[in-house]
Amino acid sequence: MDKPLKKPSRIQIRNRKVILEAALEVFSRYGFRGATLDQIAEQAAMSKPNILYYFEGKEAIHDALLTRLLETWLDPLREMDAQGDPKSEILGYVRRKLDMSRDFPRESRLFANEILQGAPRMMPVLEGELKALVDEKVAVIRGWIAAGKMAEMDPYHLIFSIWALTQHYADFDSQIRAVLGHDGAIAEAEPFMEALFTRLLAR
Amino acid sequence: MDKPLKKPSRIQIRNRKVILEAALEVFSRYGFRGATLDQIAEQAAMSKPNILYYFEGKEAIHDALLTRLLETWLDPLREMDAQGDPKSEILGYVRRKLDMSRDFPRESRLFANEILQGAPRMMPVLEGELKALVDEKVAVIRGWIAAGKMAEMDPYHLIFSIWALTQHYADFDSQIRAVLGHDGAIAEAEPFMEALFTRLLAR
DNA sequence: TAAGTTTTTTACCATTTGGTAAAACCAACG
DNA sequence: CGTTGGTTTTACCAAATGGTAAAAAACTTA
Repeated sequence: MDKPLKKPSRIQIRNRKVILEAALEVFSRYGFRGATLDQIAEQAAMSKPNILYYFEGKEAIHDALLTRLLETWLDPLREMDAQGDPKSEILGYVRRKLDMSRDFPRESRLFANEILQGAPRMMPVLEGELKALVDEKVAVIRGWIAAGKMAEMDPYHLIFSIWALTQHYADFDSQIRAVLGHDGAIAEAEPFMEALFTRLLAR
Repeated sequence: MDKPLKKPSRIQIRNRKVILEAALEVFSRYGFRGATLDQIAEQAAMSKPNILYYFEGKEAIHDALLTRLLETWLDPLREMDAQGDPKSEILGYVRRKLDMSRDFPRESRLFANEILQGAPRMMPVLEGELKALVDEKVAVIRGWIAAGKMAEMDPYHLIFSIWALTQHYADFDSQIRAVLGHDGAIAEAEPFMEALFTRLLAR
């Protein structure tokens, strides 16, 4: 049923990458429904039928992007180590998420668009993989709190607050730039976040 | 040039409201480009030409929603009083924003969609009205800091952090529900936010 | 109730959109 | 050199989409 059962050629590898890069640009701005194959084709400097030679259809491109995103999206949280010191582990998580907002803002917006629309394609992953990972780390944080190593608080909302604060700088970038009148908000945000979480975690 | 120069009839008032309500539902989910007039028509239980009898076109409906949104969107920040106590003023602002996320999640998502897409229609307002209001309140906060009434910090990022934390609960609702496995996250979030900002502001 | 006005429906239309068929092209390799 | 397999283009298509014209229906008011 699938098109390429053999190993992909050099041209295939290159063109798939070009298409995914173009599609990321378009999907991250307009969401799945708002994006068009013609836009992606233009961005990729390729004809529309040629794009459909490499991917089964619009949905397949979007799925490929989401799948690729998931491979790295959860890494920063996975790295949080139960054996480590709460403050440095959580600040490390914040820094890694902030780095991702700086280095991969389009991926962040792609994710935001999917969630805004009710996560029609990612809901199973959210309820499965993501929930499992969060539950695991919540247990870790509960352990730290029970051991008196950090202040008492709801670990779920601690994690939500980290997501909110860090992703905001990628997703609402245009608003932030409009208000500040300049770029580089994330660099300014880092010391602010460090102070915020330092004060929050202290017992 | 405009259609109704006279005062609108009762039917006009009712149907415009029905259309805007339906359009809010659709635009807040799919964004401007991803939403269709047919979806709005179905949601409004009205024929498409009938909708176009009340509004000039798709864009006019969207504009009407954004305009209506702006009337109340900035109110919570406007209410922040320079004469008041920093802690209660800022906590009050957080609570009002959180209330808006609970009571008007669709409006929050409509706004989020617009910003995600680079604010093509709202950029002038962001650079004008919003920036002016934020600059004013930043000056107020700087005054509080200078008077030793709260901890030192970057007031811009304090405001950004309030936007991020409060709006996250409306915009990323489906993710939060997937992870928690239940509703009512905002009710849980309120004490968390209070603790967070109490600790952040204390000198 | 009849005339005038507003509202709604029916029947369209041009463009856009996701997608396909098949011809043309091209890069090896025997 | 010519054949073979992968790649790209050209020419389409059906459905969806934003929008319009005009008739029909419903409501108002003299």
